[in-house]
Amino acid sequence: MISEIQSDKLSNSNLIETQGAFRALSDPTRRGILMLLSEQEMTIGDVSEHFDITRAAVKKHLNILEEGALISVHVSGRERINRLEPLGLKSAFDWLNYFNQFWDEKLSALQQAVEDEQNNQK
Amino acid sequence: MISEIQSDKLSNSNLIETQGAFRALSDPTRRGILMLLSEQEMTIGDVSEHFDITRAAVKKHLNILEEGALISVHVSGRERINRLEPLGLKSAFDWLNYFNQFWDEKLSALQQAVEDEQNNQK
DNA sequence: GATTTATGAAACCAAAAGGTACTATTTAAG
DNA sequence: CTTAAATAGTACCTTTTGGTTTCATAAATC
Repeated sequence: MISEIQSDKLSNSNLIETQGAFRALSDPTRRGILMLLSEQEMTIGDVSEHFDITRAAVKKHLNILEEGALISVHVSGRERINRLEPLGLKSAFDWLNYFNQFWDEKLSALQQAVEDEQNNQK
Repeated sequence: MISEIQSDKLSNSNLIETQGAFRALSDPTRRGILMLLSEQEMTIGDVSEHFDITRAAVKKHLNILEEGALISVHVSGRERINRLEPLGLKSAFDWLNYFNQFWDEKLSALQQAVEDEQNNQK
């Protein structure tokens, strides 16, 4: 059994496993949880206080985030500390980054259009 | 009714509307369609040939991609040309980009760990 | 040791997702 | 003008999703 850290060091297989990440990212509550955890790691109870749903529902979201490797869970006594795993997010980021060439083109075109318009008004 | 291009020029409200984009991105078939369309715009029929599902199913995926503003559809006679809209993807990219500070930290830490390991083996 | 406290887990539910098959409509083409 | 092609749209089905409630466990605390 290879550790998570080790496999991240040794391979770039994270590019393959985008599905878990994108699946987890599709829900607004889960994206909210990620924002929360980016500021501070938290127990399930802590996270739950920020949302208007039951702890059980929050727990399910945390499970999905963990499956997508976007967070890790660390046992401490009877508590579970949920911690952001930014490298999991990176796999989704990298996938999207492929398209950056296309929006760059588009943005330059829009930029040009604005300039042309300004010139016409002079 | 303000045109899409115009509203993109006038405001950055695209940062608000990430849900449609992330929702659309959560399905692997839809991500495949986006990859396809990044190479070339296509009719529904063209897209369908690349997947092992019915045209009706592909159409549903295209609808969701359009709702998320990740593609646009242009009528040409009896055909519908589906075109990638990279700026829609950018909203999701920008959201993820917030976390890049965190994975940068993590990657530097990993980098350091590798170097330390190499030094130990000398 | 008894009692909170923090979670885990299962059963259940309604709504959404991802498919299919079938019908209707519009546009090209012979 | 008839026919074939490209697509839209609807009805229907099964699985997944996001939520709840309830019960069980394990660890602090009095």
